[in-house]
Amino acid sequence: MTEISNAEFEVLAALWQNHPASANDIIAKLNDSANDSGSVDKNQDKQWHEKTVKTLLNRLVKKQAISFEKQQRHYIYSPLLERETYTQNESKSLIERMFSGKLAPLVAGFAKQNELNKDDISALKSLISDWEKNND
Amino acid sequence: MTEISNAEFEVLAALWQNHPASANDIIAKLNDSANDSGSVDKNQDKQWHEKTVKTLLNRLVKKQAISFEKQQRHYIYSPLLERETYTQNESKSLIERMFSGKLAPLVAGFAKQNELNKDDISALKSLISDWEKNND
DNA sequence: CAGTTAAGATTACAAGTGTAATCTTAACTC
DNA sequence: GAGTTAAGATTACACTTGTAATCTTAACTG
Repeated sequence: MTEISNAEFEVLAALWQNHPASANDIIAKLNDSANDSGSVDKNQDKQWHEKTVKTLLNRLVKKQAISFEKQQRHYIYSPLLERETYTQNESKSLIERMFSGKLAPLVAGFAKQNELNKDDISALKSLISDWEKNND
Repeated sequence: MTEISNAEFEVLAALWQNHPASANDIIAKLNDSANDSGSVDKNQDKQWHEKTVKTLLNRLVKKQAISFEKQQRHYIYSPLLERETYTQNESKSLIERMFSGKLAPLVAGFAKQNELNKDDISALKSLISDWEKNND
């Protein structure tokens, strides 16, 4: 319901990648530089401080984005907010705000900046043909 | 360079719609409810307070997103940051963060939520064929 | 010209954020 | 069992943000 901040999102994303997870699991995942796709470190592997992550976990719990279960002395966290729900909402919101709710202009922007490659085009075509299969 | 906040973005968007413009023009534009597309007021025509808008204009100037020229007693503002540049960066950033930089999953999300209609599909097809015309 | 406006500048202030350090306390260690 | 850890809770603190109110001062008004 409440907004998820950028830093909180990073933590949540780590949890989405592997859950349930302990705080330490999450910290490890966040600090694991062998994580990024290209590894050409565009976020030159920032180090997350344990205290910082704990704080963010706390805030995420308060925001009801994640839950935890007591396991001995420590907690095991799980996402409450699903990734797909979240990304979908964020996408819609951005497209609403930036492009009057229209998807095409966003895609057009990518095309214009030469951000589309053959694979993207294939993927889009495939999505379109699926759509047409279901809506005729 | 610095981040543009949500409220600042609204003001900047108003300026993009018509510029150069005085603070009053911008305030008027923001408070003009005959503005929204559907008019079914999803942001039930929020009223912007003059002081609030002025503050935001100030912040946008400091962030070098807009500039102004003194005209008699008041200022005439113009965007420095172009809309396309901004929306493009925001789009890229969101897709980077939410979808590992891939555009298709975002589109797939829309498809899945039945957010795509015939027009969207046509627009996408058209973009694809343009792309193919330029990249073969 | 003197008083009133009104534009922008400055100040305000609570809530949210990024980033931790300190505090409590239950759980392991010897 | 007593001391030490270490997990989470609480506190901190500067910066940003949303939302204005107050302050200054140049410009219109009579």
